[in-house]
Amino acid sequence: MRTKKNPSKNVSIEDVARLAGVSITTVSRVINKIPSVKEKNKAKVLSVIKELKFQPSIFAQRLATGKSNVVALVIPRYEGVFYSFYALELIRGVGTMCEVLKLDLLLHLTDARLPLSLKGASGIIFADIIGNRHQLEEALAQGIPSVVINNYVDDLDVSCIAVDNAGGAEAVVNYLVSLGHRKIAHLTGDFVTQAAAKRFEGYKRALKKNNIEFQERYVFKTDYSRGQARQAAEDLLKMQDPATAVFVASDAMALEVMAVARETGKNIPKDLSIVGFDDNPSGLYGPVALTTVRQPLIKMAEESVKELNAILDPKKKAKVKKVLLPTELVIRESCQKVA
Amino acid sequence: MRTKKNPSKNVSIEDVARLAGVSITTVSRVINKIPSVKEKNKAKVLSVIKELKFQPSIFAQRLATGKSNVVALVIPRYEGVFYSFYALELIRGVGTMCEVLKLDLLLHLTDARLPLSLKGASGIIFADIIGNRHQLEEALAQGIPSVVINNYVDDLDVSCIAVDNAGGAEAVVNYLVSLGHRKIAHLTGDFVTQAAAKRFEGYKRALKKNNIEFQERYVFKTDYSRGQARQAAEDLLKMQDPATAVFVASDAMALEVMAVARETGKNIPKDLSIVGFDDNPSGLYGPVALTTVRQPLIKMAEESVKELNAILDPKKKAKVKKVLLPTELVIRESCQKVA
DNA sequence: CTGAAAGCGCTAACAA
DNA sequence: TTGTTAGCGCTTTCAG
Repeated sequence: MRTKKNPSKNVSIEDVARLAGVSITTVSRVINKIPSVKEKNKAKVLSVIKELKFQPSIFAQRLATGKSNVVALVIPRYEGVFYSFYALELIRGVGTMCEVLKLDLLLHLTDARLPLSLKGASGIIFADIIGNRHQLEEALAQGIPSVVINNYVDDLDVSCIAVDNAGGAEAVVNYLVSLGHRKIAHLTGDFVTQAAAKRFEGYKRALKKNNIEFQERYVFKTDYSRGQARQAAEDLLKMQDPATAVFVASDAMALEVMAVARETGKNIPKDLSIVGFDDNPSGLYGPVALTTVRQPLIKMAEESVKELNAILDPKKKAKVKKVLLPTELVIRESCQKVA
Repeated sequence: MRTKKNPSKNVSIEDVARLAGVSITTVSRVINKIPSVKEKNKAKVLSVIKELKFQPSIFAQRLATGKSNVVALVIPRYEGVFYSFYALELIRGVGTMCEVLKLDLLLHLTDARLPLSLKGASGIIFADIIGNRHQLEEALAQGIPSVVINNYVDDLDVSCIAVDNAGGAEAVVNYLVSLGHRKIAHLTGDFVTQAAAKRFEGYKRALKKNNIEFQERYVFKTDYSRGQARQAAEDLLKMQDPATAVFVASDAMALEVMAVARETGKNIPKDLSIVGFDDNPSGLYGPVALTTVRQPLIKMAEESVKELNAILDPKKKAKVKKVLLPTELVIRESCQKVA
């Protein structure tokens, strides 16, 4: 078997070399932009490459060099995330930054329970950790450079970049208090997400700082779903000595609460002040624009890629970095001074 | 240089073979689940693999086999698409189906003007064609199996799977006519997208079928953006002899129209009936639930992967297939019989 | 400035 | 049932 030329196959570096009348090595040099090639040869090679529409096999390249610059974005398949617009923003941020840095982006919508199959990725970005911590640990154990988004991982030696959920929640409560509210309810998100837990934490902390007694009955636990938000809203609205304001852990749920309030004949913000979290564009469409907390999602996503890229390069001995990005309270129309 | 063992390097199939006391080939057989291996050896190999945490290099595998089952999802970086929830649904559908079919998913948020760089993808799914037709043609010219989503490509020999936008639009107009409307306006989308063009086409066709004269003044061209929708809505509402109903090319814009109407003191659906397109969940939150057209996005996405997978397999000589998926009119509260 | 030759880690005939 | 031996297409010393 010495048939070097399989007509149905792709053109290889050898074909280029032959037609250009140079060695394979020289072609390789041209491909890799190594300056030592004589201008004339370089031109010749380049023209043959164009003529043959030659594309070097990245698999061969990666095998030969041992490098791969493939980034895997791992998104746990958790309904709550996918129904928020959160995932899209992250994907967008990561995707565009990968395009900029010339990294290949492998998308993994993974079942959190399964072990990770890293198909040749040289680095991994975890979009949140929801029930898939073991995947992160696995990656770390295998020494695969990783970065975690939207989850501040304290107890693992890994870079992470998250949003200050607790701080955002505190800002919400402080704002509500500044409007005179003292009876402030909270619809939590799903505590399998760190974000929900932190928001709850911030809520409690702010109450304490404002010398407001924390009351269990004002807390409604949900899984971020519209259904549970609706249920919670109904319960909230019909309770005696009701809250005058409610901080809802996501805009999507806040909108549902608004809808329920409206159906019940309540006026927002007159009868109830509402604050969401996310700055989901949907919050703008209702009759009353939603006051909410903006998170720098795109920035978080982009930074994660940059960070991973730095770690990936062994030259620049990048160290583990843990970042907490600030949020911003966006005041719109859904809150009012308490009567 | 005959150092077979570089301690800092990854374990290779050779290490496994040595420790298991078999040949490399046998290890390869175990990896590829070729049944002819004796149970005892297989067990031994498996245990060594586990012990060494050996993971075969996919690059070497791909190079050796020439196969790669990597699917690239190409999404033109077009703001209009990314601000709709459309992209997320597609990514979700494609992503989960890839996971099911054990395909690797490479995500490309591409600048439509640039030539495509297919980093070793064995097949491509184009999420719509918006200004990047040349990329599709390039892929086809290179003989890379491709499938197009959300764009019925008539004049190219390529599989595509799209939604019946014209049919959906017709259904909308017919419904409006059945409610007694004769003065039906239309906010178009951006005509760089086929969807917008088809919806406009369906709108015109339905008018004709219902013997309603098409009036240019009832047509408002937009680029799918909220800003232009708002402008169009304002123009629409202040015109003399105004339309009694409006068919808006996207839910996001329909919501904006609703908002403007509300601000202007109009009542929906009393003063104006509105129908959107997309079945965007945001349409549910307003005070008046939006009547709209549901598109089988997830299904479309999933089918595209299946189709590509079929084409990818040369055994099953799959032929080019062009599919048009039906839409469904979802009647909610934003329309009313004309007085 | 250029080329020969030795791999990178794995698969796939072909023999045994 | 197993092992030997060529490659897959490219990079990279090392000589020249």
